[in-house]
Amino acid sequence: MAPLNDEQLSQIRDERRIQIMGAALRVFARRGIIGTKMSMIAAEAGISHGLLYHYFTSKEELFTTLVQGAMEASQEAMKEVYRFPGTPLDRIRRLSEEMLDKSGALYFLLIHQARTSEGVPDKVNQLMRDYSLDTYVEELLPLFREGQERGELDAGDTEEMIASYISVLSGLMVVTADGNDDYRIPPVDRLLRMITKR
Amino acid sequence: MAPLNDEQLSQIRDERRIQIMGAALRVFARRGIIGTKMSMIAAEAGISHGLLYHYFTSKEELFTTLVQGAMEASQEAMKEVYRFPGTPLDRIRRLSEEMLDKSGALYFLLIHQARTSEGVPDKVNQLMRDYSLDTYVEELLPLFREGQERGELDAGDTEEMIASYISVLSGLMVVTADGNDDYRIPPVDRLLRMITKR
Amino acid sequence: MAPLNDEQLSQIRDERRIQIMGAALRVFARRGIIGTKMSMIAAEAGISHGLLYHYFTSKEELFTTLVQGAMEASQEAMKEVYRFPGTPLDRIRRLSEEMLDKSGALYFLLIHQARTSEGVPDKVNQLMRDYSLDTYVEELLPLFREGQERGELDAGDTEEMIASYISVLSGLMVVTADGNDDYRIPPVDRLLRMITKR
Amino acid sequence: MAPLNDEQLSQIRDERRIQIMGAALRVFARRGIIGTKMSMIAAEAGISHGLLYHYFTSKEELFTTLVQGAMEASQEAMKEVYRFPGTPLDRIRRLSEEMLDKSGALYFLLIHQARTSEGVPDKVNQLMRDYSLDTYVEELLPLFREGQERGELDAGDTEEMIASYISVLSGLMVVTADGNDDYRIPPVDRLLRMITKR
DNA sequence: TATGAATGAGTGTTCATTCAT
DNA sequence: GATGAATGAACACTCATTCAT
Repeated sequence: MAPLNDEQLSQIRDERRIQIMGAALRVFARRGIIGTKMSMIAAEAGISHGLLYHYFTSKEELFTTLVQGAMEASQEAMKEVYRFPGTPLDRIRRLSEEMLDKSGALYFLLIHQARTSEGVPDKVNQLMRDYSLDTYVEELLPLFREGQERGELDAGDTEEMIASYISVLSGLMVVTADGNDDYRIPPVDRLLRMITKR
Repeated sequence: MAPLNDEQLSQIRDERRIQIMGAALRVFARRGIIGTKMSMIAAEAGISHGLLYHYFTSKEELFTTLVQGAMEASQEAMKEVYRFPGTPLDRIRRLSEEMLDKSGALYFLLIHQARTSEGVPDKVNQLMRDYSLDTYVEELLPLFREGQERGELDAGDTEEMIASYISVLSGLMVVTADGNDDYRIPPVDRLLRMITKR
Repeated sequence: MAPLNDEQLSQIRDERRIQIMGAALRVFARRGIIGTKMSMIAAEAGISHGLLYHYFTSKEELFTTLVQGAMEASQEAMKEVYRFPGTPLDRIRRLSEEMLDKSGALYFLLIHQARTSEGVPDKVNQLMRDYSLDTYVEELLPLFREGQERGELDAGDTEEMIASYISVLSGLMVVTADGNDDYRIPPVDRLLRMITKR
Repeated sequence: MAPLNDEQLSQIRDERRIQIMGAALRVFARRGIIGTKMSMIAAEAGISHGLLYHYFTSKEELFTTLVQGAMEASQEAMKEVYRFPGTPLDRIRRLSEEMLDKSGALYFLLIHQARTSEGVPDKVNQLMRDYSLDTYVEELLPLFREGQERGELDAGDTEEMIASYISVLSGLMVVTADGNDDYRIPPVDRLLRMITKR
């Protein structure tokens, strides 16, 4: 029989890569880079551990690839806010809701793992420096400034306000992201009180 | 030198145990149970790794002992709030400051590790169930109720308010506890706005 | 295109086999049986690694086939000497030159690999016993005897002389066969002094 | 009971190192760096494989250490020749006998493995460059020169003579070093004929 | 025939734990 | 009590071999 053509092979490869990255994300996010065994990822993806190495040269590379993707995605998500409708406060509310919504939680957990684990590849540490909190603060600065000018947001140091708010959101995502219900995500309106004008 | 009597020996034993537990706390809190090698704890404690096994039968037991202690201590800390002076709001402010102050951060990080790591001993999981968020909520309920009655705190579902507030504090402790400055602890007054009457 | 007929197919098969064996020889000779990966042979032959298994059932079989061929060829080469022109000494000189000339070096290296590697198939070990040094000695005995009778070669134990001389040649081939210039092939005349009459 | 004192520990360590290096030499020399499994060395040394790593950080380090030792020892052995009694030819005879005597054969095989294997650590390749054949040629130059002046050795290019002679000896050591009797070590007098005056 | 995705046994290395001293 | 040598289970990764296409 004829061998598969390039297009078919390429499709198989792409699908496998996505399948593996999905599985790896779920495991890495929960267990961190050290706690994650390649065999766990293989089992989660439903393939043999050997096959992982056809697609990623090492555990480190797989982890790094995921982190890079997560950082870019989170950066992108931050920019989304400017496409939301409504006043600055409406937009911040929407951004908060989307962040706390479980959909992106695994990515946040992954980034938290990357930030706090010790045995992390150099490249990941570099990424962490590249995408620090400051990047997000800068991105959101115009939005929050406008909110202050309109009188929706509290006056004062805008950058502190943003950094504080994002830190709170991040912390909540981290502690609530894994399945456990030990913690509780507050209603968004309660969170917004931290920054709205009284 | 005369041989030590039983009491002295017992005291050495206790001191060693404390020394080891302190070292273990510092390492476990930062690196989690899997990321922590017994040799790291030994090095941190300044003893040989063999000696660890005279005081704790295994890494798991050491971890479990620490978690148990941490949970009891955090429970205790919660009760402290009733010994603080001032109005309920004053007390909540003081409680917040103490939690976010680094002193107890290691214990919180350790508990977070215990809560989120997967390879954790069963006994630890049991402890987690015993000391859920609800325990803290109950403990603080009288204080927050009083705050609401006095008009210092916002009205509404008290338990939600407490759970939300503690979750925010916990999240902040977790993301800021290790050395990294990627996140920022907000000023306590900003946090209190979440729960104070406007 | 019309399907190939049996004969053509058979020829393709033979050509492929030869192509693969040539590639395998080059790789095995340099790297030994353990150091050689099937993928290296495939790359050297310019085919996919899967295809190797259409022609040889295993790495061992491929290696064994090559060794067998090499032994037969070397046996054959030894017989060549009787077709060379000139006196016995002339012929021994010519034999020496041809052996030390790189052309057959890969075969010798391969045989050396087979002789010294441990993880070698049983069949190869059998071949080694079948084609021991004695075989060569016997083959060359008439030639060297004639040389002695003519007074070209030193008198004495002919078999020792041959075995010694071949061992020296073999040793030289082995240490100089791979690209490295760490060793030096002596001029043939210097080697011949070991056996010529003074 | 008191722990072992430093001296005892140091002695245990030294003995173990020697024991391991001996075992490793035997296995590496025969099977090369790729063909040698750490478990083989452990078995040969009669210890667990884990213990190897208390003494050598990796297979590469162990191999490199051995090669370095072997090169230094062979260098040293070459210098020995000047302490032998007798004429230059006597000394060369003695040197030849000692080289072909099995005692140092494993070291030579090891060096041959290092020279010809491909998966060899960089440091080993560096050592190979540092201790090339030239080094030995230089070392022996005065001796051979004296032999020529005295009329014991053939006239002509001294360096070629030495390089040729050492190459022949090396080749013989390599092909005869492993247990097999397929090759035969010639009587030293036969070898000497290559370089002596007729 | 030909390809390369897929599998799993095997190897290097780490580290919790044991134990002689 | 205290030390560190010693063991072996566990894990990252490689590669011979199989097989669907």
